[in-house]
Amino acid sequence: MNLDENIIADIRQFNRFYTNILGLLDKHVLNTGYSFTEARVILEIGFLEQCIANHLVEKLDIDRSYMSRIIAKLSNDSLIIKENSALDSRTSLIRLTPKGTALFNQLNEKSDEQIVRLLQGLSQKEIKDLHTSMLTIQKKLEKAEGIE
Amino acid sequence: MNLDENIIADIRQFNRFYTNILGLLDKHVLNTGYSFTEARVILEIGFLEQCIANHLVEKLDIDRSYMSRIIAKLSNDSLIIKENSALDSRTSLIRLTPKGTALFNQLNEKSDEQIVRLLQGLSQKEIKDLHTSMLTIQKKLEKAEGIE
DNA sequence: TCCATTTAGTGGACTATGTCAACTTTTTTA
DNA sequence: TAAAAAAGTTGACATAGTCCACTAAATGGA
Repeated sequence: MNLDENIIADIRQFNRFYTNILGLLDKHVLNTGYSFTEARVILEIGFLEQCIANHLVEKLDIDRSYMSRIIAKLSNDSLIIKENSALDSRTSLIRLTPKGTALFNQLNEKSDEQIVRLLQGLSQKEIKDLHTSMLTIQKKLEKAEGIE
Repeated sequence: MNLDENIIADIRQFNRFYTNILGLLDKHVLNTGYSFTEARVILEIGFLEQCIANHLVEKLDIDRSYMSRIIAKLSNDSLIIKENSALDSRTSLIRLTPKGTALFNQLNEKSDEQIVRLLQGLSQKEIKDLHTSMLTIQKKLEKAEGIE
């Protein structure tokens, strides 16, 4: 494949850089009383509207038992409800309660504000370039996924 | 600033996507006996060749006390050595031992292999686009940093 | 059909990771 | 030069995540 050494170095540099960016963003999801991982779970349930635990396990790459506990906690806090599945009685259908939806919205707002803050100081043109670049990366790497 | 809602949504989508990519990559830094965070520290020391703990704290955004323990562990494992600083006797100059350098090289190789694996299946043109996009993102967001 | 396998989920017991506050020593600054 | 700030350490914790064994239901052949 003859991959240029410098390209690999740049990609790794980008990964370190973006790890920091995401780390900074994560820090500020806080003050909701829920951790970053819990927030990811709530967001994913919210986006899907309905799902089963195993989907969350696979999509978010979180250990089964850990997910079980997260769901138990969220359920206990009345953010989600579990309903028996008619199709597969090993599973429960999970969705947000109104309280959960409120938190979902709050998390979304906070996340949006963070992005706005992250972009402040950039021109429309720069934002457009950034956006295009992100779409490009996602498109290429979705094809790849060749990590395993 | 009139930021398009869709752009924000796409950026957030990208962030979720890239969180997963980085998570997958991180998992595989393992089998060295050191955690992701420890690996970050070793890599940073290796790149700098010499530094003080406080630099690592700020650069990697890790708590002081936690860093103190990480450094103690790495020192205990003879991966790094601490040398008294003549300029500021509160601090120590940290650098890799030969053993630490060996691990540094190993981590670098593993990381490079991961990137190669990540990119497998992409054409030269696609890799070039990916690379350009990453440089663009980094350049724009380095300017920004507007999170606090 | 039935039984071996796989899949979804749970819970105990644990380790690893990260945080907070208090403290020492040294440096900086007003 | 006294007060404040900075670098680092330590104890005591809290949070996050992992591993394993287990149950119950679903699935896939012979």
